[in-house]
Amino acid sequence: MENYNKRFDSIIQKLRENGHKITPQRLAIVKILAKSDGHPSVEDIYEQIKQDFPTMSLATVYRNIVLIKSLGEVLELGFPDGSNRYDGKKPYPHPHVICIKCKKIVDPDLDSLDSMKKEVAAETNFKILNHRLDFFGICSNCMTEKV
Amino acid sequence: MENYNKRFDSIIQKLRENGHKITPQRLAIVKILAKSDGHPSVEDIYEQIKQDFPTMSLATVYRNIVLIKSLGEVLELGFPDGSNRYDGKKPYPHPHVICIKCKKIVDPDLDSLDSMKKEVAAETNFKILNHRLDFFGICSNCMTEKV
DNA sequence: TGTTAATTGAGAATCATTATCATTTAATAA
DNA sequence: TTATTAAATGATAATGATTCTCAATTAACA
Repeated sequence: MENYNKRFDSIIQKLRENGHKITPQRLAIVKILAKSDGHPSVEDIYEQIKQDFPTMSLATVYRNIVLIKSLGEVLELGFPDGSNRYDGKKPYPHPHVICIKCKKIVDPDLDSLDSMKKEVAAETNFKILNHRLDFFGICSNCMTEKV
Repeated sequence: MENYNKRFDSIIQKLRENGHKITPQRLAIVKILAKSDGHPSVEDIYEQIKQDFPTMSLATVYRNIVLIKSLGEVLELGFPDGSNRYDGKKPYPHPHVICIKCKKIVDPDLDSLDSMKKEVAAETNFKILNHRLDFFGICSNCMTEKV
């Protein structure tokens, strides 16, 4: 995949630029962050790597995510129930649509968000720096499934 | 305040309707939820009540918030850093503007949200049930304060 | 005023995340 | 290629917010 390699390379490059070592563990984590469409959780990443890397520590996953987050190369999606999911493909704020049944997360294209940001800034006199927009619902798959 | 009493009454009524007892502790919690403009945290509520009610337990605050939440009478705002704030005045989803310095939370008026919801539903084929929209920035007060 | 189930308070348990620390290792330069 | 060194890792302990437990209390109702 074109995009996957691009993201992978730029995360690795950013790590090098900032003087961080490229360890096999780190590489495996970056690989998953860069390629996963599914917005994986820490546990997802840990379980996936553990298969070919049995000594991988959960702490290492956490540490690396904190690091990569601090470099602005992964977006953390913390949810009200305390769960966290990560997006290394698009590390900048963008809207998400989340299925409350199967937990799938989809990225919609919304262009009205920029104008909304300006509207908010004008109304509240805030300097807007960041935002978070999630829609929760049921995906078409889960809707057709009779359970 | 007009609105405060309305909210207070309807939360209490909802509790009664569902067969819950009205205890002094519960009353104090509902009072704060119904009147606070500041989107208080559990800790805020606990500390505030403890002043005239020294035996108040933190567990009681949590329990009551879970209950009132389940009745749809308070909106929980969980943030990525794990903190929670509560809004008993407008218990339905609505946008927030949050100052990252003083933690103030403001409710802006945005009417473009409904059309956005429809746009998302059409694009993703999700049935949208809920949403969450936060803007993060710096309020005018904090902006003028040189620190 | 008595009865009963809900509620409370205090502290223990839980669970995700972070910190600790001895050991290992990537990066760099001789 | 090897030595040096600071960064990274793994295992586990610590933390902190929230939930659970259970005996004691109490609101609601007859």
